[in-house]
Amino acid sequence: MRIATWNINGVKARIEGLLTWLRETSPDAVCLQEIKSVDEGFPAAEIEALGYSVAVHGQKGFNGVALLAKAGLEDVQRGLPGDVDDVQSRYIEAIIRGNHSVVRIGGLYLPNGNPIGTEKFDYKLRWMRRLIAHAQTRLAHEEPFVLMGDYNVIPEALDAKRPNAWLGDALAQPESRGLYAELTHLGLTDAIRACHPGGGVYTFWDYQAGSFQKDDGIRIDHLLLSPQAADKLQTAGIDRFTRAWEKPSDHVPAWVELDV
DNA sequence: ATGGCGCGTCAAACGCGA
Repeated sequence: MRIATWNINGVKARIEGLLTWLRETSPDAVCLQEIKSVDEGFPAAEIEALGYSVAVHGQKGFNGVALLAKAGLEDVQRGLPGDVDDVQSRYIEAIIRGNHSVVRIGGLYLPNGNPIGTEKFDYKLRWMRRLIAHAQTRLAHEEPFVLMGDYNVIPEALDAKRPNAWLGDALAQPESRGLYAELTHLGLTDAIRACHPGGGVYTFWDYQAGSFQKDDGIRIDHLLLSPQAADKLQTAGIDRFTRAWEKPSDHVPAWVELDV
């Protein structure tokens, strides 16, 4: 089973590319981030026509996440627990069925946090602490669980072409990296790292300054696997080719293959 | 060396992203 995550940067602006990618790579389940759409504006019909069930957690103008799955979505939950006053749509979760077991998938759009030293950075750190608490409750179930999305964290220097250029950025702050490490240290496996330990694998290239042409990228989209999911890990990768398309997202899909 | 974009909102710039 192939499970993918993609920050689409506006689902309505990107619908043709999304449909092409779904047809070409045929993922079993997908989490989309930054759909920038309310629920009613999400182009569900075109995606359902390809055989997917759709669950949306949208918001006007910004943010927004969605799940797509061929085998259906059960027990859909919207929003990250831990703060009833948080109105930003950044988390959605559901259960999907594999051939011989079920998998819970959580899709997230973690706050960017720039500029540092502001309320935006504080919000990022608070959100990460809530994510850690939620991951702990999910890991206690000892079931296959994939926690994926745009984490907006560059975990280590090898995850950037020019690591020093990001040292003042919220994506590479010691607090951001420390909380990401705290999350993985709960027992989650970074699937892309596990399959490509040498680095140089990026998921984001800025629209500006010819970043993609220079391969001036960073790896900030991650798929973290519970031990029960990691046991089933076959391979993981990046669909870099989508970044060369017309009107691309600035992120590319990342995916895992699990024998479930 | 430097700077170089794009989406949604809303109908001109602006907020936001990374």
